[in-house]
Amino acid sequence: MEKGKYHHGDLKNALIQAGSEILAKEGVGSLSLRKVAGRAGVSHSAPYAHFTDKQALIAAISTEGFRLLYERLQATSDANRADPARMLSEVAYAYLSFALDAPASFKVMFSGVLEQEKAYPEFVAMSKKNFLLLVELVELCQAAGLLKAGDPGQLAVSVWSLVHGFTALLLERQIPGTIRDRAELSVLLCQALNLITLRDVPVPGKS
Amino acid sequence: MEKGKYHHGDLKNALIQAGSEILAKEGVGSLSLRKVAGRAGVSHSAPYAHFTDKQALIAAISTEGFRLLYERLQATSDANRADPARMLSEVAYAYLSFALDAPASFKVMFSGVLEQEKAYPEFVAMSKKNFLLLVELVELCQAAGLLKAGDPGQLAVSVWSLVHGFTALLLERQIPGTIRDRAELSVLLCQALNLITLRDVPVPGKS
DNA sequence: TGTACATCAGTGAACGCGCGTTCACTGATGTAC
DNA sequence: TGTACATCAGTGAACGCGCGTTCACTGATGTAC
Repeated sequence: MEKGKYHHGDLKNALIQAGSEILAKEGVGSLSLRKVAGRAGVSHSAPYAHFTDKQALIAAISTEGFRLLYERLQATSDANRADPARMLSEVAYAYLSFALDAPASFKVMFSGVLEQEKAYPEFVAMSKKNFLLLVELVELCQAAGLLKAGDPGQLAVSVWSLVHGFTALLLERQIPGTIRDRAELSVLLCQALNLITLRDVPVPGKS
Repeated sequence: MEKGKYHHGDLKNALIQAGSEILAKEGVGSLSLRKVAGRAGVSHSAPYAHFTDKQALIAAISTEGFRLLYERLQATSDANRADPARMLSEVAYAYLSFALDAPASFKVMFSGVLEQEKAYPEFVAMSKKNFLLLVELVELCQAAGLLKAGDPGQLAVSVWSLVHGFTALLLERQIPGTIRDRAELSVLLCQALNLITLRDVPVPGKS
């Protein structure tokens, strides 16, 4: 961990961290093995002691992205257990916020940069974990009469599609009209959510 | 147009076409200026007579993608003028089909490959044209009592988010569970649509 | 109709670059005795 | 405690590659007279 050491101690995680930082500061186009190694302060061939190739490193960086997303969604969902309607809108807003805060990470996770994701079990597991959180959320909303009855998994796909689509289109600047700030955004997101809920949902982002 | 000519005649369009073919056959990762030129049968510097740089060529290829998408959506929407419910589901399915038929084109259009899209007025115009078609569709559905009243532009954003999100997640293989064929897919899409419509919509893809 | 010439749309060599990956190596660490 | 040695996690030179872009050039075309 200390500087100046020949052996790094935790290079694997340092590389994942460095990758996320490069994404945040320079974008997806700059995510190369050599830059990641450089940012972690090691030679450009050092990563091969921990990852078989570039794809494996990208898989790890994406997995970390899903882990961070899960943390956010989980925290948001836990904080709103008492009120399913608020829980739904806040979790949706947390998803959107994650994408706005770390757009390049979001793109790596969802824009096919990782090619053979099925080959990386940890990636699959972490992405599934997020989906299961959503399914659980949907079940709670169903029990509260906020979402109509039916297969929760299937309903979760629909809810996710709505929120993900809104987020993706927004990131790609495909949504027409001017959006001044996040408050306005949360209203728009809310209006979309209200299309699929049986009762209106509170505008998120107050806390 | 004929082979063997020193002057190509319509190289600009040939390059756009070649670009789309490369996307179809080799994917986004293989879309380079040199490959596009090669496929069009000209030297790698010939494109510079027609495009200022690689981004401009990508802008043109993306614009062509939006034109093709528009053609599909327009044809589908025209063919179902009589029945707004069918029109909605068929247009949504046409959108999904476009993405499945030309996934790499879809990705170029929607995954931030083009960086300064505002700098390409034709791209912006063609993408707007698609959105306006959707707004018109929403208005028809509202008039038919299929969608609730309200600002059609805003409602269009929500509908688009739902369909786009479903499509994007599907392309990224993020939707859990096995989907055997397109028939099954159209049912899933339909169930998502039924969440936001006031009456159920027919399963698309029969014609 | 024939010729001179400007214009245009190509060619192909060359540039510098950053990339992923390999490989022989070496410095640091920990364990056996 | 001290030494020998295996193991591990790094280094840095080298590889070949494809890329975007520039530039001096040249072949083809069309127009003026």
